[in-house]
Amino acid sequence: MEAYFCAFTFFIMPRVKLFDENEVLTKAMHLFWKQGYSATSIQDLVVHLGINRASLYDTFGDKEKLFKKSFELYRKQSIDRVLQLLENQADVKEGFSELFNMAVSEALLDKDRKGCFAVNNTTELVPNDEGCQEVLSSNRRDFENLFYKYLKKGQEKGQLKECKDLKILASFLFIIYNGILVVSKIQTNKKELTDSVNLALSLLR
Amino acid sequence: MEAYFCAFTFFIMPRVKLFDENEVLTKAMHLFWKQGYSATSIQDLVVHLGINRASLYDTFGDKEKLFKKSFELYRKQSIDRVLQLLENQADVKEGFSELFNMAVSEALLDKDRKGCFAVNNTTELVPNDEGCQEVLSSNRRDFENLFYKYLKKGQEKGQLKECKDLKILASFLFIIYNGILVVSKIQTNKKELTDSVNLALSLLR
DNA sequence: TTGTAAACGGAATGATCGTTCTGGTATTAT
DNA sequence: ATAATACCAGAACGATCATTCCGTTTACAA
Repeated sequence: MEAYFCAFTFFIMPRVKLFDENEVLTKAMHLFWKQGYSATSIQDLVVHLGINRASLYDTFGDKEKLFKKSFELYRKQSIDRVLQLLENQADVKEGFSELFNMAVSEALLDKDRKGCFAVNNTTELVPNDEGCQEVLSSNRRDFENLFYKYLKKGQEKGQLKECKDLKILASFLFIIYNGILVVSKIQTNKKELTDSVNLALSLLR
Repeated sequence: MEAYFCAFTFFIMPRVKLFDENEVLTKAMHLFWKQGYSATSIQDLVVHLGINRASLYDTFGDKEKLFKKSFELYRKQSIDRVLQLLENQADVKEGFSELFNMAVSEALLDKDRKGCFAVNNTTELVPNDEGCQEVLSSNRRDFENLFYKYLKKGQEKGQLKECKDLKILASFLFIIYNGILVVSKIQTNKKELTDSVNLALSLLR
C-alpha cells in the first residue's frame, strides 16, 4: 500500500497554469516595442503584464530572456502578416503598394508611435549585443526572400516587363520598407508619405 | 582706497576654463550615439568624457540637457557635411550617389555599428518625448529642403530630363537615406547595398 | 481530505541610477 | 599674499534597478 502510494505521487498534477503564457508574452511584446529594452523596468512589466513578479521570473527566466522571447513573437507575427497580405494580392505592384500603404496608415494611427519593433531593436541593441545581430540578420533575410519569391511569381505571370535583377529589387524594397517605418514616426503628413511610396513603386514595371 | 578695491573685485577673472567644452561635448555625442540615452549612465559619461562629475553638472546641467546638446551638435555637423558633399558635386545623380555610398561605406567601417544618431534617436525617444519629436521633425525638414534645393539646381542645369515633382523626389530620397542607415547596420554585404542604392538612384533621370 | 505546485502580495537583496554636496587643489588678476 | 573661481576626488543622497526569497492562498488530482 505504501509502495503503491509512493509510485503514484509522481503523477500528481496540481493546479494547472492560470494565466495564458502567450497572452502575457503579447503584453510584454507591446511594452518592449513601445519603450525599448533599457527603458522598460521589471516593475513596468509586473504592472503591465498583470502577473506576479516571481511568476514572471519563474515563467520567462529574466528580463533579457523575456525580451528575446517577446521579439521572437513579434518577428513571427510580422512576417506572417506580410506573407498573408502579399499572398492575398495577385498583382506584384499592387501587393507592395498595399504593404507600404498599410505600414504608413498604421504608423499614423498608432498614438504610441511605437514604429517597428525590428527597426527599434536594430538601432537600440545592435552596437552591444551580438546575439541580437544574428536574429536581425535572419529577419532581413526572411523578408528579402519573401519579397524575392513574390517578385518571382509576379515576373512569371508577366507582371514585370522590365527585366531587373529580382534579388536587388528585393533588397531595395526592404530598404524602402525600413525607410518608411522610420520616417513615418516623425512625418505625419500622409500624402507626402504615400506620394514617396508611389514613386518608389514606379520602379516595379 | 577701499572703494577702489571694491569696484575692481567685479573684474577679477580667476582661472580660465581648462577643458574645451566643445571637445567634451563631442565625446558625449559619440557615447550617446553609440549607446543611446537610456543605456548611457552618468558614470559612463564621467569615465568617457574625462571630466569630473560635478564639472559635468556645472557645465551641462543634467543628463537630459547634455543629451539634447549632444544631439544638436550631431545634427549640425551631419547636415553641414551633407551640404558640403552635395555642393562639391555638380551633377545631381552623382551627388546623391556619393551621399548614399558614403553612408554605406561609413556604416561598414564603423566597428561600433553606431548607425545614424538621428535614426537611433527617432526610434528610442519619439514615443515618450514630445520635445524630441519637434527636433526630429526639423531635422527631416532641413534634409528634405536641402535635397529639394539640390534637385532644383540640377533640374535647372538640365540634369533631370523627366519632369518629376521635386518635393516628392526629395522626401523619397530622405526615406531611402533612412532605409540605408538602418539596413546597413545589419547588412554587411557592401555589393548588395550599393546595388540597391544604384537601383534607387535610377529614378533620377 | 491531502499533497503538490501554481500564483500571489510583498519584503529584502545588493547594485546602480541621477544628482548633490564637501573639501581640497590649481590658477589667475589684483 | 589674496580673493575668486575652475576643477577635482570622492562621499553621500534617495530613488530605482534586476533579482531572489518568504509566507500564503488557490486549485486540482489523488
